Amino acid sequence: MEPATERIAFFPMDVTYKVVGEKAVVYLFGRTKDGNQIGVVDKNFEPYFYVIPKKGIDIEDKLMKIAVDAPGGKARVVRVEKVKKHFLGKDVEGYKIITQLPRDVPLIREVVKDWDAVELCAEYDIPFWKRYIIDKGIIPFSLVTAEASLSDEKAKVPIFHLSRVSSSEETILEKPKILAFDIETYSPPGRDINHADNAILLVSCYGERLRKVISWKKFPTKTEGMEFVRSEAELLEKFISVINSYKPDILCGYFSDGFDLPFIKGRAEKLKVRLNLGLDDSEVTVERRRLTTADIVGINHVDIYRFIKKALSGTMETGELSLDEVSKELLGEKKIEVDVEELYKIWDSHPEKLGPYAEYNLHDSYLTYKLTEKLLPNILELTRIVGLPLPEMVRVGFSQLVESYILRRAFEMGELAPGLPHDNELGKRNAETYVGGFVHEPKPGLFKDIVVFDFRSLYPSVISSHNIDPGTLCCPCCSDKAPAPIEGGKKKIWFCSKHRGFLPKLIDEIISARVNVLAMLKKEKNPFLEARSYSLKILANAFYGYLGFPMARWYSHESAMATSGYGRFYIKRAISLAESKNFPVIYSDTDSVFLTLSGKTKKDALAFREDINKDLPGIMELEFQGFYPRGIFVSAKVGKFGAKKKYALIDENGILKIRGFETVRRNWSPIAKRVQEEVLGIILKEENPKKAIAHVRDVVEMLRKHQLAIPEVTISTQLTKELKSYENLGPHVAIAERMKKMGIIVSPGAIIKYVVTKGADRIRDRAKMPEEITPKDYDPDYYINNQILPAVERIFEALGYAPEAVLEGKSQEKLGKFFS
DNA sequence: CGTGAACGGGG
DNA sequence: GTGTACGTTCACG
Repeated sequence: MEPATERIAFFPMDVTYKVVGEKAVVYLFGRTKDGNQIGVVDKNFEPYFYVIPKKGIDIEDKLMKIAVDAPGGKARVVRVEKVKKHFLGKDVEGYKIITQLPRDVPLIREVVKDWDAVELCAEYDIPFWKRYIIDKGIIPFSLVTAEASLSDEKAKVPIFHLSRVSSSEETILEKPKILAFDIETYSPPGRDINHADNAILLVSCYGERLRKVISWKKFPTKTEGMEFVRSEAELLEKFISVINSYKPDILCGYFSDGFDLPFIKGRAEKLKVRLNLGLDDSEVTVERRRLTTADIVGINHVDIYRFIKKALSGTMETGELSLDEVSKELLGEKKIEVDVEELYKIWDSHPEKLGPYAEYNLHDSYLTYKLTEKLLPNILELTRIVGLPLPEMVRVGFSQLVESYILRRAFEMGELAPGLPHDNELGKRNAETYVGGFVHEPKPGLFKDIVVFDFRSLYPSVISSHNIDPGTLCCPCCSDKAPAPIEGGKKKIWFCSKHRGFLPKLIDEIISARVNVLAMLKKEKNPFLEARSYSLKILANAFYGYLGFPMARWYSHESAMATSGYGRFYIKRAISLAESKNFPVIYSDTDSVFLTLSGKTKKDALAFREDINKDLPGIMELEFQGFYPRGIFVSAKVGKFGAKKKYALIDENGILKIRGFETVRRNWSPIAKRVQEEVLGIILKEENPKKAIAHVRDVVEMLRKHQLAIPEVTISTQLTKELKSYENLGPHVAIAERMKKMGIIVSPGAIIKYVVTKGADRIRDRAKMPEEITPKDYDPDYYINNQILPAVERIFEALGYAPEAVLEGKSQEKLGKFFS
């Protein structure tokens, strides 16, 4: 009986493939317009790549005869089709080589690439699932109408066999079902939080209409959705069934690629529980590359921390991207305060006190849910533009976002994609450097009435207005053109004036799409439109970095060099114009100018901006970024690339904007970090450097009198490898060795805490565990010279308070002079 | 100036 | 798996 074909409108969310018999079969999972989860199978998509022979040579017969030995059968060419394409500004003719299996593509290309008659092989290195969604025009979360018939294939969801994709639309699934989750684990100190030794104690889930906390020990609690089970294995099974019955489109966690999901997977393996969350009944797959990832077939696992780090960390005030800090800034809510380091003890000895931990666990899921919900427009709009599935889109770098966009447009426009660089090519690219953005180093000091302007789309507008592209580079038809302004460039570089480059075309499209979105936004305020505008902006801005990124397919050293060259040209012109109008420029980096009013008004500054914009070509524009009553600029250490951004500003609402001071991390003592923040606050909010110095002096005094608590002076450093393999024995290594001798287990990953005590020996001999000392034991001199002073000295130096002697040697006498 | 070690998020 | 992939910063030699 022939199954009835029907039209199905659905939102595809995940694509994968399996080799069944002799064929690759593509699976799409998604949700129908009516809200049901389904799978759609396409058995009719064939793997292929392109071969371009040298002009006029026919190699069709030779291609058809290729047979390469491979495990499971020979790799053969199924069919060859003649094609006409474009490649880096040229029209080319060649062949589309269709193979039996995806794995045959690289095998056959390996044979063909060395033939004398072959000019070029292309698109042999595009993953099969990506090839499928590009060729079919399928965008994750965008509505697709397909003709398909219900199959009898067994899975958690009905599986349809697809006969054709008939259309794809702009409509996106704006309200996917989101489920957030979080785990609490048994984590004694002295070892890494690892799933080999430590159990999951609690797991929570939070959805629009779901609250669930599961524990395998009982305790009194009023936590909503609390459920007790008898064992950790049961906890995992319950977790699986919660997800199976909730049927989320998006399963999100905070750092869940790096922690929660791999941990759950590790425990499931140990406890012999099948973590079969996949809609095809497959288990969660954890891949341990440099960065761990966890994926579920048919469900979008989104580590929202990754997205925040990638897309928002640049614009956020907080330097720390912990769930607590991020929630405070984006949601105005914070984590529940419990001492999570004590959890393992309470679990062992006082389970009746676990109630607050259950609340804490659920609240973390709640915050993760809220963050994901809030950022959903940004995630979906970026996905809509670049066409990558959510989990992928969230974790890849900007270069991959750009490349995904370019690949889709290349397919539509008949452009062949250059291959990924191989070994020696990559080495060559890595060695190619060029001058980056122009930096006008700040004169250290405190400044008033700072106005900041920037070229928001400096690089995209440069690429567009100068037609910068690997295919327009040094064309023979325009060799008499004025060269691009490249400082120290050995050879003359120019770009074609007659033919529009492929990448500038794409940039123009993105810019004009954004202009349209901004026009729509003027009529109606809408978070999705705002997110689309932002996505288009960051995508356009990423093209320049992409051109200079060694792994990029459209890598072009000359194009990247020319782009930054024109950028320097325009920013320098803006700086000299500002100076000629008597606005002292105190700092500039790449696309921004910080100037001071020096007696003039904000209106004058805005008028100056108009003057600049009158002289800029095309779409280039200088924008007003902000006004800051006060700001401090600190000289950065002489690094490899000169001065780095290190400044703090305060806006008219009294909000601090601190940049470049986040070097004080967990391997510094809390007191150093605190003093640095307080000093910046006093200087900028109260404009009172003397008070800031007095504050430092107070802290120094407290240190000398041993009035600070041990946690304030505790330094935490992670043990990253086996003790034996350390060549340089830092203080944390010395402590770890002593812990080992005392019978405490220490393993790689452990956070070692120590306090530096008095004595004349090396620091590592004076490092003690916090538990074995009292406040009178710590060494005030160490904390003054190696912690407090380095954290604040450049701030005071900027204010003219640090005498030369303090920076030279940090001996006690010289210090004494400085602080009294 | 190049290299190795550490951090980040999570408990 | 149509295999390759963190990005940055600091101390040290």
